[in-house]
Amino acid sequence: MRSLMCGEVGEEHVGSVLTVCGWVARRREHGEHLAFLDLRDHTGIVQCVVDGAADLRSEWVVRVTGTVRLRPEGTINEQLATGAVELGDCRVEVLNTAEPPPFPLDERAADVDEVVRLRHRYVDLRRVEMQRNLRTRARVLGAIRRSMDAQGFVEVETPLLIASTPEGARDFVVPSRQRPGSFYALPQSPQLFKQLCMVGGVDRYYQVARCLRDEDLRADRQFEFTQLDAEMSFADQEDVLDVITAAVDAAVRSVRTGAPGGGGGSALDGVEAGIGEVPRMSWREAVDRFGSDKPDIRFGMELTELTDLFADTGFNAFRAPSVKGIRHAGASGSTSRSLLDDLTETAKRWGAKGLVWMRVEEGEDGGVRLVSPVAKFMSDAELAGVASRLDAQVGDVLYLVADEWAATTHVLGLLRLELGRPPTSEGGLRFLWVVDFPLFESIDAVTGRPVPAHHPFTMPHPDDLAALDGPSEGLLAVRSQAYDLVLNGWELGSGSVRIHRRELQQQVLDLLGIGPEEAADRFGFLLDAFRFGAPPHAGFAFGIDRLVALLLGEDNIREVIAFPKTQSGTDPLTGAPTSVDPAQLAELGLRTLPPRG
RNA sequence: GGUCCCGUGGUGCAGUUUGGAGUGCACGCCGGCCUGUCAAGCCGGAGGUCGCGGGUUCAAAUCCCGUCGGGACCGCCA
Repeated sequence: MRSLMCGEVGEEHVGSVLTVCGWVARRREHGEHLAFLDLRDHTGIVQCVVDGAADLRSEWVVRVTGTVRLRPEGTINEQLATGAVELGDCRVEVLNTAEPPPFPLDERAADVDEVVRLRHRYVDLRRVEMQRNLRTRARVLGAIRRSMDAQGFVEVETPLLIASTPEGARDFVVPSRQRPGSFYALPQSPQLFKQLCMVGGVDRYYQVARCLRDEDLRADRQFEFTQLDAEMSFADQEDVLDVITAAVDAAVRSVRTGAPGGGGGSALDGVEAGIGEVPRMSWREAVDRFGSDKPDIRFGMELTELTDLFADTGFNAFRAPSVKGIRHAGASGSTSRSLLDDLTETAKRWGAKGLVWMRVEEGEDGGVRLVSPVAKFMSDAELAGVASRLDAQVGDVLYLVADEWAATTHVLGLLRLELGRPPTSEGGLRFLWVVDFPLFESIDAVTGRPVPAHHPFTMPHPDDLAALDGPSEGLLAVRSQAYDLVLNGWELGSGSVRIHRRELQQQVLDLLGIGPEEAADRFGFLLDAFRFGAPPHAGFAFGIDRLVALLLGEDNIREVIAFPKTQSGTDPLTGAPTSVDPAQLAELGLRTLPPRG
């Protein structure tokens, strides 16, 4: 039907009679003697010249046969990859007509209401950016699969209809027709199945797995998302980090060396070949310095420790377990009083008791002077200490928070991002392994039991095993062999070494207050499996959507998903979710309640 | 569960602060002209439930209340 793709027509074809197919991107008609037609397919655009009137409209589907020729002098289009040539003496066959597109398909589409794009996603996907994103995603997936294959992993598919377990995120639930009143759950991840694969001697498992979680959506979260899920036997944390680093490296390289028209975004600036050695940081250090367990290390503005300066302060609000500050360099001129008030309100919404701001001005002695509503409550020594620790320069704004360590770091971490975070497409790719996560996140105030930070099968750090037998105050200090991969402040994925011996597993479950009966009820099949020779194993999973989005400089994963849902979980294209026929419900033994409220 | 922002011909916007006739801009669309354009150009035209509902007012796109849709975020996401 066609002899070449539109974007492939070049000077080497001059003189050949070629046939191309595609959509009418634009037409420029000059009366009944001459018309130009820009024909588009996913490879690009080629100009076709018709010696006569061309009765065509935008987005009509046509087949054009013509003779490739060099464009006349002065009419070469440098903007176009095929701009040196054109298809002349064209014969145009209309394969299909089309209504005018509901929004412009050129670069102006970036400004169009996303709902309009999603409602007509099939048109949106014709755009060069969406084609680039889809094809980059496919190339990343291919590179990851090849890397995992080469490292001896075998792809195993696991079920989509599984048993619901109460841990973690809210499950999507599927009613059973054959057993009315019973339900399947869609997997939040293949976690338990991949561990069963380890018991089953698969040795090295991976899967490009769809995962589903019924939680509120965000720019980096959809109900359904795609993960590279992996698990390996007879392996420790180092082995997993090596394997995953290699897979991500392959993904990054595949984008950098991609085909024309499918290249990456400016996020790849500064990445020479691959991702190189990925730095590591302990969870404690990450939270302490950046106020986040997924620090964006593309920029500084680190949290500075000030607690000891205020140990004996007369400023009661600052007599707190943790006082920290950040410095917004040179921002005083662009930071109005009303903005400071807004930031204070925002900080309170984030959970701060308050936010202290200080403008750095020139002092009488030539040094700096901190100007703040609360400066009068602080001693000269305290103010001097703050200025010194934060390296305050005239024109800066300082922000201080005093609270429990977790609250102080949380609020300042969010404020740091709010004030200093570069755009998604700038600052290069800054990967980071965050290691030594705590085993327990907190102690439940009601039950007195520790709450797991990862999941109950996470192996404690070998050096901290003794503390498991100690008092509950010491439990929060127990580290786990869990690790996260972070890229530019996005959590790409996480993993852990798993507990493979029953005694330790039982001890952890006991600590969590999960008795043998409850354990058997919730994941007895896994504990049973561990009775039959479970090898030591460890694994990881990371989000493909997020990785591809960041590689392309997109700040929203919807841009790298062909048919995503809106933030409220609807699909403007199909109308999902919809009601179903009452007969369908009856067959499933279901009846809906009247709407709440 | 919560905070903030947005909603005006097919698309993007201005108009809303300070109420006064659906007023304006660009693109697109329809028709005409046009033999080297490339976001072609020129001329003409059509196209509106100012998201929806209620209230205040002589008068509401504009002010107030509610609601729907969308987005960003907090909580949530072991």
